[in-house]
Amino acid sequence: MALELLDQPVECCPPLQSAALSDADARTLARGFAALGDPVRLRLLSLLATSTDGAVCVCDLVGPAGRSQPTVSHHLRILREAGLVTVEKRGTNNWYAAVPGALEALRTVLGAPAGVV
Amino acid sequence: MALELLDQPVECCPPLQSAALSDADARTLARGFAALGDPVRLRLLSLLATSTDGAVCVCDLVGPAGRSQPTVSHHLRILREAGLVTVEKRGTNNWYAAVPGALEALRTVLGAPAGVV
DNA sequence: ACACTCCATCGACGACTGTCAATGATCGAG
DNA sequence: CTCGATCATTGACAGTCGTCGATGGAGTGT
Repeated sequence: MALELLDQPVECCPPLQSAALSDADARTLARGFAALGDPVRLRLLSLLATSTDGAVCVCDLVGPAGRSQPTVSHHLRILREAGLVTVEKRGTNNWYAAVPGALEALRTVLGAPAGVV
Repeated sequence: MALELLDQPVECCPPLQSAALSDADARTLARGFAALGDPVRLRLLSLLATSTDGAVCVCDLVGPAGRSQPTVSHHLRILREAGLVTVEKRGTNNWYAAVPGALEALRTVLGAPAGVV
């Protein structure tokens, strides 16, 4: 496993158009984008982001994801390690929620927020 | 190879928070984000986006990328097939340029552009 | 015609990824 | 305490990815 369990959310780096990326920044950002580079994980993140109360338990994700429970758990782990989601234990269930700041950070890297040169 | 050479840029899909992703949308978006999920490709894209005249020839990318010429060519191909960059032949050289619209499309998926509900 | 530069493709190899069945750990209910 | 439910972890396997050396094709200059 190449993952060293860094829980820092992706909120490190300058926008892509402003300057050449450092090696460290490129690696951190790549991990974030790689976490989005799978259809199942995008679906999971979409389910979390669109949930009314902001959090969904795993048992309600397995069905829509169309994958086995261990596979869903695996994808959630990757999203968690990329800082894109958080987990909270409530009794027997684990409730996952999207981290808005992390998505916004990645969005910032992809371009200027508005009319910046 | 799982790539079927679709040259359509990534400009297909609704923002992540607005609705659950369809399977097709998730696959297309995942390909776009996966193209960003590698440090070398992020670096290449950064070099293209920060170039003054908007385009860079491959010979000027190999050095900063820190990889062999075939490897750089391979990564540029992936970026091209994801619709994130374009290539133009000028004499012996191939000049690559970032596609601003593609980056903006992915940025839109990551969140509402402004004051959208 | 010839040599040289630039770049894409091929072939190969190790490493990583996505997937599932099986197992283990934790918690609530009875 | 025991049973059942929820979820993470393990082990295994096929497939994909990142990388490089070698090769090939196209264009330029002499």
